Amino acid sequence: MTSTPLPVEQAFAQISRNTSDIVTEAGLRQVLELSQKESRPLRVKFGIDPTFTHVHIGHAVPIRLLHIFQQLGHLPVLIIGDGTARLGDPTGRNDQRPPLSKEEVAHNSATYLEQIGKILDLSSDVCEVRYNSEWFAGMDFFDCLRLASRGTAARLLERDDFKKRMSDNLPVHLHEMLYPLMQGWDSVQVESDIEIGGNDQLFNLHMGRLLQEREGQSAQVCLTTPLLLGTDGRKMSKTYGNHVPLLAPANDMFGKVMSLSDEQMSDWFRLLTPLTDSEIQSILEGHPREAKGRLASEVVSWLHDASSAEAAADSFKRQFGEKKLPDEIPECKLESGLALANLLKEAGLVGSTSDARRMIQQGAVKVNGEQASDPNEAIPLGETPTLLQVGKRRFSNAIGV
RNA sequence: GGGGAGAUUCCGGAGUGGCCAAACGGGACGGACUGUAAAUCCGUUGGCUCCGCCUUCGGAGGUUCGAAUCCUCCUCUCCCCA
Repeated sequence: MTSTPLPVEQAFAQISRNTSDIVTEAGLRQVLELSQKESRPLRVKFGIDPTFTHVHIGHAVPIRLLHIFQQLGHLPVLIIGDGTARLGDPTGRNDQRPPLSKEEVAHNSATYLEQIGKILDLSSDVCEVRYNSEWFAGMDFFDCLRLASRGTAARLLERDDFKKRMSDNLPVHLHEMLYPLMQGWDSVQVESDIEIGGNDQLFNLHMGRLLQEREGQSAQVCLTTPLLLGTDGRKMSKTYGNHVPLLAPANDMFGKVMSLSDEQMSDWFRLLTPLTDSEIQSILEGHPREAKGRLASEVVSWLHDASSAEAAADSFKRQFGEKKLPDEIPECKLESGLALANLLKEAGLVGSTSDARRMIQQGAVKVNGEQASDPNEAIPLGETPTLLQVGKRRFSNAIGV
Protein backbone atom coordinates (compact mmCIF):
# COMPACT_ATOMS: atom_id res chain seq x y z
CA MET A 1 0.00 0.00 0.00
CA THR A 2 2.94 2.35 0.46
CA SER A 3 3.53 4.64 -2.44
CA THR A 4 6.05 7.29 -3.23
CA PRO A 5 5.44 10.21 -0.92
CA LEU A 6 3.59 13.12 -2.41
CA PRO A 7 4.98 16.60 -2.11
CA VAL A 8 3.91 18.10 1.19
CA GLU A 9 1.54 20.64 -0.29
CA GLN A 10 -0.23 18.06 -2.36
CA ALA A 11 -0.69 15.78 0.62
CA PHE A 12 -1.83 18.73 2.68
CA ALA A 13 -4.48 19.59 0.11
CA GLN A 14 -5.74 16.05 -0.06
CA ILE A 15 -6.01 15.86 3.72
CA SER A 16 -7.60 19.23 4.27
CA ARG A 17 -10.26 18.48 1.68
CA ASN A 18 -11.61 15.87 4.06
CA THR A 19 -11.32 17.73 7.34
CA SER A 20 -13.26 20.42 9.12
CA ASP A 21 -10.75 21.42 11.81
CA ILE A 22 -6.97 21.27 11.64
CA VAL A 23 -5.06 22.05 14.82
CA THR A 24 -2.78 23.40 13.65
CA GLU A 25 -2.28 23.84 9.93
CA ALA A 26 1.32 24.83 10.47
CA GLY A 27 1.80 21.78 12.65
CA LEU A 28 0.39 19.52 9.98
CA ARG A 29 2.75 20.90 7.33
CA GLN A 30 5.58 20.52 9.78
CA VAL A 31 5.01 16.85 10.55
CA LEU A 32 4.47 16.06 6.89
CA GLU A 33 7.79 17.68 6.06
CA LEU A 34 9.55 15.99 8.92
CA SER A 35 8.19 12.64 7.87
CA GLN A 36 9.43 13.16 4.37
CA LYS A 37 12.84 14.35 5.44
CA GLU A 38 13.39 11.47 7.83
CA SER A 39 11.41 9.07 5.64
CA ARG A 40 9.54 8.02 8.71
CA PRO A 41 5.83 7.24 8.46
CA LEU A 42 3.62 9.37 10.67
CA ARG A 43 1.69 7.64 13.41
CA VAL A 44 -1.93 8.55 12.76
CA LYS A 45 -4.19 7.66 15.63
CA PHE A 46 -7.87 6.96 15.46
CA GLY A 47 -9.80 5.65 18.40
CA ILE A 48 -13.16 3.96 18.48
CA ASP A 49 -15.08 2.68 21.42
CA PRO A 50 -16.76 -0.64 20.82
CA THR A 51 -20.02 0.50 22.37
CA PHE A 52 -22.35 -0.82 19.67
CA THR A 53 -22.07 -3.22 16.79
CA HIS A 54 -23.18 -1.52 13.63
CA VAL A 55 -20.79 0.84 11.99
CA HIS A 56 -22.43 3.03 9.39
CA ILE A 57 -21.21 5.06 6.53
CA GLY A 58 -21.04 8.20 8.66
CA HIS A 59 -18.38 6.56 10.79
CA ALA A 60 -16.59 5.75 7.58
CA VAL A 61 -15.62 9.37 6.96
CA PRO A 62 -12.78 9.59 9.50
CA ILE A 63 -11.73 6.04 8.70
CA ARG A 64 -11.52 6.99 5.07
CA LEU A 65 -9.24 9.87 5.99
CA LEU A 66 -7.13 7.36 7.88
CA HIS A 67 -6.99 5.32 4.72
CA ILE A 68 -5.83 8.35 2.79
CA PHE A 69 -2.94 8.63 5.22
CA GLN A 70 -2.24 4.96 4.78
CA GLN A 71 -2.07 5.41 1.04
CA LEU A 72 0.31 8.29 1.55
CA GLY A 73 2.59 5.81 3.30
CA HIS A 74 1.78 6.67 6.90
CA LEU A 75 0.85 4.29 9.68
CA PRO A 76 -2.71 4.21 10.99
CA VAL A 77 -2.77 3.42 14.67
CA LEU A 78 -6.21 2.10 15.45
CA ILE A 79 -7.17 2.20 19.09
CA ILE A 80 -9.95 -0.11 20.11
CA GLY A 81 -11.24 1.49 23.25
CA ASP A 82 -12.01 -1.64 25.19
CA GLY A 83 -10.87 0.23 28.28
CA THR A 84 -12.68 3.48 27.61
CA ALA A 85 -15.80 1.63 26.45
CA ARG A 86 -16.31 0.45 29.96
CA LEU A 87 -16.78 4.09 30.82
CA GLY A 88 -18.37 5.54 27.71
CA ASP A 89 -17.66 8.76 25.93
CA PRO A 90 -20.05 11.42 27.13
CA THR A 91 -19.56 13.52 24.00
CA GLY A 92 -22.81 14.90 22.73
CA ARG A 93 -24.83 12.98 25.21
CA ASN A 94 -27.10 14.41 27.81
CA ASP A 95 -27.00 11.34 29.91
CA GLN A 96 -24.55 8.73 31.03
CA ARG A 97 -23.83 5.79 28.82
CA PRO A 98 -24.79 2.46 30.26
CA PRO A 99 -21.66 0.55 31.19
CA LEU A 100 -20.88 -2.42 28.99
CA SER A 101 -19.91 -5.86 30.09
CA LYS A 102 -16.57 -7.37 29.16
CA GLU A 103 -18.30 -9.81 26.83
CA GLU A 104 -20.17 -7.11 24.97
CA VAL A 105 -16.99 -5.14 24.53
CA ALA A 106 -15.10 -8.14 23.19
CA HIS A 107 -17.87 -9.00 20.77
CA ASN A 108 -18.22 -5.44 19.54
CA SER A 109 -14.47 -5.08 19.07
CA ALA A 110 -14.37 -8.07 16.77
CA THR A 111 -17.26 -6.86 14.61
CA TYR A 112 -15.65 -3.43 14.41
CA LEU A 113 -12.47 -4.74 12.94
CA GLU A 114 -14.38 -6.69 10.36
CA GLN A 115 -16.23 -3.57 9.30
CA ILE A 116 -13.27 -1.25 9.37
CA GLY A 117 -11.34 -3.77 7.32
CA LYS A 118 -13.56 -2.85 4.41
CA ILE A 119 -12.03 0.58 4.33
CA LEU A 120 -8.60 0.24 5.82
CA ASP A 121 -5.91 -2.31 5.18
CA LEU A 122 -5.47 -3.87 8.60
CA SER A 123 -2.39 -5.93 7.75
CA SER A 124 0.11 -5.65 10.54
CA ASP A 125 2.85 -4.19 8.34
CA VAL A 126 0.75 -1.17 7.35
CA CYS A 127 -1.50 -0.71 10.34
CA GLU A 128 -1.20 -0.93 14.08
CA VAL A 129 -4.18 -2.10 16.11
CA ARG A 130 -4.05 -1.50 19.85
CA TYR A 131 -6.50 -2.11 22.65
CA ASN A 132 -6.34 0.56 25.30
CA SER A 133 -7.04 -1.87 28.12
CA GLU A 134 -3.39 -2.71 27.45
CA TRP A 135 -2.41 0.31 29.52
CA PHE A 136 -5.58 1.07 31.45
CA ALA A 137 -6.15 -2.39 32.91
CA GLY A 138 -2.91 -2.24 34.86
CA MET A 139 -3.38 1.20 36.41
CA ASP A 140 -4.11 1.32 40.09
CA PHE A 141 -5.97 4.04 41.91
CA PHE A 142 -2.84 6.10 42.48
CA ASP A 143 -2.01 5.98 38.79
CA CYS A 144 -5.51 7.28 38.13
CA LEU A 145 -4.99 10.11 40.56
CA ARG A 146 -1.77 11.00 38.83
CA LEU A 147 -3.56 11.07 35.49
CA ALA A 148 -6.40 13.10 36.97
CA SER A 149 -3.91 15.63 38.30
CA ARG A 150 -2.95 16.47 34.71
CA GLY A 151 -6.30 18.10 34.01
CA THR A 152 -8.18 20.84 35.76
CA ALA A 153 -11.86 21.00 36.53
CA ALA A 154 -12.23 24.33 34.82
CA ARG A 155 -10.70 23.00 31.63
CA LEU A 156 -12.90 19.93 31.58
CA LEU A 157 -15.98 21.94 32.32
CA GLU A 158 -15.38 23.98 29.20
CA ARG A 159 -16.86 21.12 27.30
CA ASP A 160 -20.17 21.98 25.76
CA ASP A 161 -22.14 18.98 26.85
CA PHE A 162 -20.82 19.20 30.42
CA LYS A 163 -21.58 22.88 30.57
CA LYS A 164 -25.04 22.35 29.21
CA ARG A 165 -25.80 19.54 31.58
CA MET A 166 -24.60 21.54 34.54
CA SER A 167 -26.86 24.42 33.64
CA ASP A 168 -29.79 22.09 33.04
CA ASN A 169 -29.27 20.58 36.45
CA LEU A 170 -28.41 17.24 34.93
CA PRO A 171 -25.74 15.14 36.51
CA VAL A 172 -22.15 15.12 35.34
CA HIS A 173 -20.41 12.21 36.94
CA LEU A 174 -16.81 12.30 38.02
CA HIS A 175 -15.81 9.35 35.92
CA GLU A 176 -17.22 11.02 32.85
CA MET A 177 -14.84 13.86 33.35
CA LEU A 178 -11.99 11.40 33.17
CA TYR A 179 -12.95 10.30 29.68
CA PRO A 180 -11.10 13.03 27.81
CA LEU A 181 -8.04 12.34 29.93
CA MET A 182 -8.18 8.68 29.04
CA GLN A 183 -8.39 9.47 25.37
CA GLY A 184 -5.48 11.84 25.73
CA TRP A 185 -3.52 9.23 27.57
CA ASP A 186 -3.97 6.90 24.61
CA SER A 187 -2.11 9.45 22.52
CA VAL A 188 0.75 9.48 24.99
CA GLN A 189 0.91 5.69 24.99
CA VAL A 190 1.05 5.32 21.23
CA GLU A 191 3.05 8.50 20.65
CA SER A 192 0.77 9.67 17.91
CA ASP A 193 1.82 12.40 15.50
CA ILE A 194 -1.71 13.02 14.33
CA GLU A 195 -5.11 12.12 15.70
CA ILE A 196 -8.28 11.95 13.68
CA GLY A 197 -11.79 12.20 15.05
CA GLY A 198 -15.29 13.32 14.19
CA ASN A 199 -15.90 17.03 14.56
CA ASP A 200 -17.51 16.49 17.96
CA GLN A 201 -14.20 15.09 19.17
CA LEU A 202 -12.19 18.26 19.05
CA PHE A 203 -12.15 18.71 22.80
CA ASN A 204 -10.95 15.18 23.41
CA LEU A 205 -8.31 15.49 20.71
CA HIS A 206 -6.96 18.56 22.40
CA MET A 207 -6.44 16.60 25.61
CA GLY A 208 -3.99 14.44 23.72
CA ARG A 209 -1.90 17.48 22.88
CA LEU A 210 -1.96 18.63 26.46
CA LEU A 211 -0.95 15.32 27.97
CA GLN A 212 1.69 14.63 25.36
CA GLU A 213 3.35 17.95 26.10
CA ARG A 214 3.28 17.25 29.81
CA GLU A 215 5.04 13.97 29.11
CA GLY A 216 7.68 15.64 27.01
CA GLN A 217 6.37 14.44 23.66
CA SER A 218 5.53 16.76 20.83
CA ALA A 219 1.86 17.58 20.65
CA GLN A 220 -0.13 15.68 18.06
CA VAL A 221 -1.86 17.44 15.21
CA CYS A 222 -5.64 17.18 15.57
CA LEU A 223 -7.83 16.63 12.54
CA THR A 224 -11.59 16.44 12.64
CA THR A 225 -13.78 15.24 9.83
CA PRO A 226 -17.08 16.85 8.86
CA LEU A 227 -20.28 15.21 9.96
CA LEU A 228 -21.99 13.21 7.25
CA LEU A 229 -25.72 13.73 7.47
CA GLY A 230 -28.21 10.91 6.97
CA THR A 231 -30.14 10.17 3.82
CA ASP A 232 -32.90 12.52 4.92
CA GLY A 233 -30.59 15.38 5.85
CA ARG A 234 -30.86 14.89 9.57
CA LYS A 235 -28.10 13.65 11.82
CA MET A 236 -27.29 10.11 10.79
CA SER A 237 -28.64 7.78 13.36
CA LYS A 238 -30.10 4.36 13.66
CA THR A 239 -33.22 5.69 15.35
CA TYR A 240 -33.99 7.83 12.32
CA GLY A 241 -33.36 4.91 10.03
CA ASN A 242 -31.39 7.19 7.74
CA HIS A 243 -28.04 5.45 7.84
CA VAL A 244 -26.25 3.04 5.55
CA PRO A 245 -24.68 0.13 7.40
CA LEU A 246 -21.15 -0.67 6.29
CA LEU A 247 -21.99 -4.34 6.09
CA ALA A 248 -25.14 -3.87 4.02
CA PRO A 249 -25.31 -6.20 1.01
CA ALA A 250 -24.51 -4.53 -2.30
CA ASN A 251 -28.08 -4.30 -3.59
CA ASP A 252 -29.32 -2.95 -0.31
CA MET A 253 -26.52 -0.45 -0.05
CA PHE A 254 -27.21 0.76 -3.56
CA GLY A 255 -30.88 1.25 -2.75
CA LYS A 256 -30.09 3.02 0.49
CA VAL A 257 -27.88 5.52 -1.28
CA MET A 258 -30.58 6.02 -3.89
CA SER A 259 -32.91 7.07 -1.09
CA LEU A 260 -30.62 9.99 -0.32
CA SER A 261 -32.28 13.33 -0.47
CA ASP A 262 -30.97 15.50 -3.29
CA GLU A 263 -29.45 18.14 -1.02
CA GLN A 264 -27.09 15.64 0.57
CA MET A 265 -25.50 14.52 -2.66
CA SER A 266 -22.69 16.99 -2.83
CA ASP A 267 -21.44 16.23 0.70
CA TRP A 268 -21.67 12.53 0.15
CA PHE A 269 -19.69 12.77 -3.07
CA ARG A 270 -17.00 14.84 -1.41
CA LEU A 271 -16.68 12.78 1.75
CA LEU A 272 -17.14 9.30 0.38
CA THR A 273 -15.71 9.19 -3.11
CA PRO A 274 -12.28 9.89 -4.53
CA LEU A 275 -13.73 12.13 -7.25
CA THR A 276 -12.29 15.60 -7.63
CA ASP A 277 -14.29 18.73 -7.00
CA SER A 278 -14.64 19.48 -10.69
CA GLU A 279 -15.76 15.96 -11.49
CA ILE A 280 -18.37 16.18 -8.75
CA GLN A 281 -19.45 19.56 -10.03
CA SER A 282 -20.13 18.26 -13.51
CA ILE A 283 -21.95 15.19 -12.23
CA LEU A 284 -24.24 17.34 -10.11
CA GLU A 285 -25.11 19.50 -13.08
CA GLY A 286 -26.69 16.48 -14.74
CA HIS A 287 -29.91 14.72 -13.90
CA PRO A 288 -30.27 14.14 -10.13
CA ARG A 289 -31.26 10.52 -10.59
CA GLU A 290 -28.22 9.84 -12.74
CA ALA A 291 -26.00 11.64 -10.26
CA LYS A 292 -27.38 9.63 -7.39
CA GLY A 293 -26.91 6.44 -9.38
CA ARG A 294 -23.29 7.36 -9.90
CA LEU A 295 -22.88 8.05 -6.21
CA ALA A 296 -24.46 4.74 -5.30
CA SER A 297 -22.14 2.93 -7.73
CA GLU A 298 -19.09 4.68 -6.29
CA VAL A 299 -20.06 3.79 -2.73
CA VAL A 300 -20.85 0.17 -3.52
CA SER A 301 -17.66 -0.37 -5.48
CA TRP A 302 -15.72 1.19 -2.64
CA LEU A 303 -17.23 -0.97 0.09
CA HIS A 304 -17.82 -4.05 -2.05
CA ASP A 305 -16.29 -4.10 -5.53
CA ALA A 306 -16.89 -2.78 -9.02
CA SER A 307 -18.73 -5.80 -10.38
CA SER A 308 -21.18 -5.92 -7.46
CA ALA A 309 -21.78 -2.24 -8.00
CA GLU A 310 -22.61 -2.83 -11.63
CA ALA A 311 -24.90 -5.72 -10.78
CA ALA A 312 -26.62 -3.70 -8.08
CA ALA A 313 -27.16 -0.81 -10.46
CA ASP A 314 -28.66 -3.15 -13.04
CA SER A 315 -31.04 -4.87 -10.70
CA PHE A 316 -32.06 -1.57 -9.18
CA LYS A 317 -32.94 -0.22 -12.57
CA ARG A 318 -34.83 -3.36 -13.48
CA GLN A 319 -36.73 -3.66 -10.24
CA PHE A 320 -37.63 -0.06 -9.56
CA GLY A 321 -37.19 1.71 -12.86
CA GLU A 322 -38.86 -0.86 -15.10
CA LYS A 323 -40.81 -2.48 -12.28
CA LYS A 324 -39.67 -5.92 -13.27
CA LEU A 325 -38.96 -8.80 -10.96
CA PRO A 326 -35.64 -8.94 -9.14
CA ASP A 327 -33.18 -11.42 -10.57
CA GLU A 328 -33.11 -13.61 -7.54
CA ILE A 329 -36.28 -14.63 -5.78
CA PRO A 330 -36.01 -16.83 -2.73
CA GLU A 331 -37.95 -20.09 -2.77
CA CYS A 332 -39.93 -21.64 -0.01
CA LYS A 333 -41.57 -25.02 0.28
CA LEU A 334 -44.97 -24.94 1.91
CA GLU A 335 -48.11 -26.90 2.39
CA SER A 336 -50.63 -26.48 -0.40
CA GLY A 337 -54.07 -25.03 0.26
CA LEU A 338 -53.23 -22.64 3.10
CA ALA A 339 -55.26 -19.48 3.42
CA LEU A 340 -53.43 -16.60 1.77
CA ALA A 341 -52.81 -14.72 5.01
CA ASN A 342 -51.24 -17.78 6.60
CA LEU A 343 -49.29 -18.59 3.48
CA LEU A 344 -47.67 -15.16 3.48
CA LYS A 345 -46.73 -15.55 7.10
CA GLU A 346 -45.28 -19.03 6.58
CA ALA A 347 -43.33 -17.74 3.61
CA GLY A 348 -41.79 -15.13 5.89
CA LEU A 349 -43.05 -12.21 3.83
CA VAL A 350 -44.99 -10.70 6.71
CA GLY A 351 -44.61 -10.84 10.45
CA SER A 352 -48.06 -12.13 11.34
CA THR A 353 -51.34 -13.06 9.77
CA SER A 354 -52.77 -9.79 11.02
CA ASP A 355 -50.01 -8.00 9.18
CA ALA A 356 -50.81 -10.08 6.08
CA ARG A 357 -54.45 -9.06 6.26
CA ARG A 358 -53.50 -5.43 6.47
CA MET A 359 -51.19 -5.73 3.49
CA ILE A 360 -53.89 -7.44 1.46
CA GLN A 361 -56.35 -4.74 2.43
CA GLN A 362 -53.91 -2.09 1.28
CA GLY A 363 -53.54 -3.74 -2.09
CA ALA A 364 -49.91 -4.65 -1.54
CA VAL A 365 -50.19 -8.37 -2.17
CA LYS A 366 -49.92 -10.07 -5.52
CA VAL A 367 -50.14 -13.75 -6.32
CA ASN A 368 -48.59 -14.59 -9.67
CA GLY A 369 -48.86 -10.93 -10.56
CA GLU A 370 -52.56 -10.70 -9.75
CA GLN A 371 -53.57 -8.40 -6.95
CA ALA A 372 -55.14 -10.42 -4.15
CA SER A 373 -58.08 -9.27 -2.08
CA ASP A 374 -59.22 -12.20 0.02
CA PRO A 375 -57.02 -13.19 2.96
CA ASN A 376 -58.94 -16.42 3.43
CA GLU A 377 -58.54 -17.65 -0.12
CA ALA A 378 -56.96 -21.08 -0.14
CA ILE A 379 -53.89 -21.07 -2.37
CA PRO A 380 -53.01 -24.33 -4.06
CA LEU A 381 -49.31 -24.90 -4.50
CA GLY A 382 -47.73 -27.28 -6.93
CA GLU A 383 -44.32 -27.93 -8.43
CA THR A 384 -44.54 -24.85 -10.57
CA PRO A 385 -43.60 -21.98 -8.25
CA THR A 386 -46.34 -19.61 -7.21
CA LEU A 387 -45.00 -16.08 -7.07
CA LEU A 388 -45.94 -14.26 -3.90
CA GLN A 389 -45.28 -10.56 -3.68
CA VAL A 390 -45.77 -8.05 -0.86
CA GLY A 391 -45.10 -4.46 -1.76
CA LYS A 392 -42.28 -3.65 -4.11
CA ARG A 393 -39.50 -5.36 -2.30
CA ARG A 394 -40.67 -8.64 -0.85
CA PHE A 395 -40.87 -11.67 -3.11
CA SER A 396 -41.02 -15.40 -2.68
CA ASN A 397 -41.56 -18.39 -4.96
CA ALA A 398 -43.74 -20.88 -3.15
CA ILE A 399 -43.63 -24.53 -4.04
CA GLY A 400 -45.96 -27.19 -2.65
CA VAL A 401 -44.55 -30.01 -0.59
C1' G B 1 -29.53 10.96 56.22
C1' G B 2 -34.16 13.79 54.53
C1' G B 3 -37.68 15.02 50.64
C1' G B 4 -39.69 14.31 45.75
C1' A B 5 -40.46 12.20 40.60
C1' G B 6 -40.95 8.08 37.59
C1' A B 7 -41.08 2.83 35.04
C1' U B 8 -46.69 2.86 29.02
C1' U B 9 -47.08 -0.54 22.86
C1' C B 10 -40.12 -0.45 18.04
C1' C B 11 -38.36 4.65 20.21
C1' G B 12 -39.87 9.32 22.47
C1' G B 13 -44.08 10.54 25.06
C1' A B 14 -49.79 11.37 26.43
C1' G B 15 -53.30 8.90 29.30
C1' U B 16 -54.61 8.95 36.33
C1' G B 17 -61.40 3.82 37.24
C1' G B 18 -65.31 2.23 31.99
C1' C B 19 -65.67 6.08 25.57
C1' C B 20 -58.05 2.27 25.87
C1' A B 21 -55.26 -2.20 21.74
C1' A B 22 -54.22 3.03 24.43
C1' A B 23 -53.54 10.42 21.88
C1' C B 24 -49.37 12.80 19.42
C1' G B 25 -44.39 12.76 17.24
C1' G B 26 -40.33 9.68 15.29
C1' G B 27 -39.16 5.19 12.86
C1' A B 28 -41.07 1.25 9.84
C1' C B 29 -44.42 -0.56 6.25
C1' G B 30 -48.23 0.04 2.19
C1' G B 31 -50.73 2.94 -1.69
C1' A B 32 -50.83 7.13 -5.15
C1' C B 33 -47.64 10.12 -7.77
C1' U B 34 -42.70 10.68 -9.74
C1' G B 35 -36.89 11.70 -11.48
C1' U B 36 -35.61 6.92 -7.29
C1' A B 37 -36.16 3.00 -2.05
C1' A B 38 -35.78 11.72 -3.52
C1' A B 39 -39.80 15.13 -2.44
C1' U B 40 -45.14 15.33 -1.71
C1' C B 41 -49.93 13.31 -0.45
C1' C B 42 -52.97 9.45 1.71
C1' G B 43 -53.18 5.13 4.71
C1' U B 44 -51.37 1.08 8.13
C1' U B 45 -48.47 0.06 12.59
C1' G B 46 -50.26 -6.26 19.42
C1' G B 47 -51.90 -11.39 18.17
C1' C B 48 -55.53 -14.96 16.30
C1' U B 49 -59.26 -19.91 13.81
C1' C B 50 -60.39 -11.74 12.25
C1' C B 51 -67.62 -8.78 11.32
C1' G B 52 -65.76 -12.06 16.90
C1' C B 53 -62.04 -13.63 20.36
C1' C B 54 -57.24 -13.45 23.13
C1' U B 55 -52.85 -11.11 25.47
C1' U B 56 -50.46 -6.13 26.58
C1' C B 57 -49.13 -0.40 30.02
C1' G B 58 -41.77 -2.61 35.33
C1' G B 59 -42.89 -7.52 38.75
C1' A B 60 -46.22 -10.00 42.45
C1' G B 61 -50.64 -9.66 45.03
C1' G B 62 -55.31 -6.82 46.39
C1' U B 63 -59.89 -3.41 45.99
C1' U B 64 -63.88 -3.16 42.13
C1' C B 65 -69.31 -5.37 38.10
C1' G B 66 -64.90 -3.16 35.63
C1' A B 67 -57.85 -1.03 36.54
C1' A B 68 -52.52 1.34 32.33
C1' U B 69 -55.34 4.28 35.83
C1' C B 70 -56.82 3.04 43.19
C1' C B 71 -54.10 0.15 47.48
C1' U B 72 -49.83 -3.07 49.36
C1' C B 73 -45.13 -5.14 48.72
C1' C B 74 -40.93 -5.84 45.42
C1' U B 75 -37.29 -4.47 41.50
C1' C B 76 -35.05 -0.60 38.89
C1' U B 77 -34.23 4.52 37.42
C1' C B 78 -33.95 9.76 38.28
C1' C B 79 -34.03 14.64 40.79
C1' C B 80 -33.53 18.09 44.96
C1' C B 81 -31.71 19.26 49.98
C1' A B 82 -27.92 17.68 53.45
